[in-house]
Amino acid sequence: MNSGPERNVVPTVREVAELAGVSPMTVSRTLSGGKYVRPEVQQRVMDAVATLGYHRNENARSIRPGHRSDLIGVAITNLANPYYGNFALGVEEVAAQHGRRMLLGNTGEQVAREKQLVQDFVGRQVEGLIVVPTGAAADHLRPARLGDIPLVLASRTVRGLKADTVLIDDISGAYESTKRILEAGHTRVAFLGNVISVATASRRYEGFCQALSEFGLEPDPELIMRGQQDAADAQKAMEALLDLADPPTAVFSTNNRNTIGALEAIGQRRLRSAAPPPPTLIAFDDVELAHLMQVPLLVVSHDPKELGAQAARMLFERLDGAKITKKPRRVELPVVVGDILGAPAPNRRAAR
Amino acid sequence: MNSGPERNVVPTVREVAELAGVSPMTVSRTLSGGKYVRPEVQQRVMDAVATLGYHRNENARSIRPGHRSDLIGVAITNLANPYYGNFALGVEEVAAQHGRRMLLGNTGEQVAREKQLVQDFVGRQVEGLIVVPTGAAADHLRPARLGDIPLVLASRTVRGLKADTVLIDDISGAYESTKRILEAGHTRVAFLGNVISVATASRRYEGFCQALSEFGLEPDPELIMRGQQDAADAQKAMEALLDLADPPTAVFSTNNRNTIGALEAIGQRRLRSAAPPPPTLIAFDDVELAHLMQVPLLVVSHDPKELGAQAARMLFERLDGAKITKKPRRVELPVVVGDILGAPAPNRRAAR
DNA sequence: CTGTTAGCGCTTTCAT
DNA sequence: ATGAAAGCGCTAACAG
Repeated sequence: MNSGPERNVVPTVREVAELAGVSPMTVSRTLSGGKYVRPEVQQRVMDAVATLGYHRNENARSIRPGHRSDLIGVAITNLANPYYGNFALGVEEVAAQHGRRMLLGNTGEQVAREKQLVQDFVGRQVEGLIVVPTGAAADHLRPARLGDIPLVLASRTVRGLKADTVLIDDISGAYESTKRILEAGHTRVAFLGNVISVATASRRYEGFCQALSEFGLEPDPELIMRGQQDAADAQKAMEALLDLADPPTAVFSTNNRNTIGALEAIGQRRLRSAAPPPPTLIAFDDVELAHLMQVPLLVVSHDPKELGAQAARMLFERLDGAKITKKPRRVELPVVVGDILGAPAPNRRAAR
Repeated sequence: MNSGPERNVVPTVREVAELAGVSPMTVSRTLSGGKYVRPEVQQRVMDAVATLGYHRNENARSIRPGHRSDLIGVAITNLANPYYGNFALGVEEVAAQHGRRMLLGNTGEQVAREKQLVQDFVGRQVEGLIVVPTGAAADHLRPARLGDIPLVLASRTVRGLKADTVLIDDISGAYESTKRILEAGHTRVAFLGNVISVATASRRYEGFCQALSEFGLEPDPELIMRGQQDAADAQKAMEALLDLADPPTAVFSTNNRNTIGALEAIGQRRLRSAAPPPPTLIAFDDVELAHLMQVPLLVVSHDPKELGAQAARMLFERLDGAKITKKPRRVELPVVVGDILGAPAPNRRAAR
């Protein structure tokens, strides 16, 4: 059956050259645009390329001096979260505009995995790195360890690490939204947060507390639930809140996983029996369908895809752009605090 | 400030060797496990590696004969869709288990982009490819064009292309769920589909029609909406259905984008005014929160992450496993047809 | 226009 | 246990 030539081996320029009756150099030139190669010869070469199914070996190419790898390495924490899917898409699109490909790794919030990925990326000669850091450990991200490859941190910071960083405006987003809720008369506002080591968590908590204190309130330990890693955790936390003797009239949800869990808890109860009116939800991050759940809602939104795009842009400014400060830059993307939708007046209590 | 040694250039084995006072070979050996290298010498080498911030160049390594690139190429259609985020995660995890990294590209349903990505991947010496094909064009996926690199198609087929394929059981999922709806007494069942060129669309439509015909029904052109690419399209289509003089009592939604759009349409009307009871939704694919929307729902679910994992497993069977048939294999993952939740009895009409 | 030479960073021989 | 040589696939630089 296999009447063709032996094709066990991947063809190289040599094979192509031989078949086209030229030297490897002519093949190389043809493949790089064909300058200084006679059109008819180019045709012969292209034919040979086609019949052999030749692809030029980018890895071999990339070891030549002055040659770019056209690769960037991206490490995110959880691809299953649509937030990071959108983030990755933002990165990918900007990378594509700059002619780069993306090596993507999922850390699952594990520092060890992050370290492994980053080291591998560097070994593969990526031109730059975009990392959503998992935690406090910073050693493997130090410039020296990275061979001075540009690094952009996204969404979170790492203590003690100086690097280009894109954040979203967590603090004022949390502050403004909480303030708005307090202005509406709420006094018992709960907090659903994720693990504390994650920088966004503390920043959002900070904004939350800041608003509270402005209204002469202190965070009530009973109402502060932290450490939820996924929607299931969040659902349990929310159920605990709903079961309190004096449940909160509003709940601040740090991220989309907590929002899903909270809505799940509220929704389940409503399906099972006539439930009391749900608390107002301050939802950091957009969640599809949340606004239709007939739960009073204040969304603090931003576009994760834009976050990724911005991180990529900062990276390519260093890679392709004119010389810029060596100094690490920091961008905080604005968030949009929406209106409180579908909210009944809270049970007003003396605000003090 | 910069008192250290000149570090403009990325260090190579040579630099490390020099600093450690050994030959490049000894460095190489040390880095590959240290067999036949005296422990103390190994230590000197590792120290040099650390001070120079050396990373071995995987690309240079990979051009040596017999060496694997440890890379796979993955092209998906839409990273912003959580479905494909989960899919990619499934691939990534299995790839990681097999010590491989993932080059990920987003095609945005554009064949040209898919072609570009695949060719680039091949040039980068990926060991295998996983593609969610965008459409009918198959040329760039032919084995010859791929240099015989193993290819696994996921989620969709390509006409005229023989390759390992993982699908989900679209036809019987659509058939079984539609049948269940018809058994419940519905006779006006609408269809929300995506673009026809996408293989899943036709397969699900096929199962849908099969069930209809078994009940002596024909698809009513008025109720068949196809070509919705995103949730916004789907919302418009659903609104048109709700505005019909004789609206459907049930709606089959092909995928999560259509489901979101449909729920959006239903939910918006409900928020604006007292709306008539919504149609029952047959939702292919899971959607977070959908089950809490108080819309009668029949979910046809499967795990996209498992789809990705399965595709990756099929790939690595060819890469790492014992020899297996050259013949393309095809796996159809089962779907789970749930119960009809929260459904009132439909307005019964004579089924004929 | 085309070919020859040399060398990118690494590692598999083959010595020592 | 270590090193020297040679070559992987490719392409600048230098002939012609």
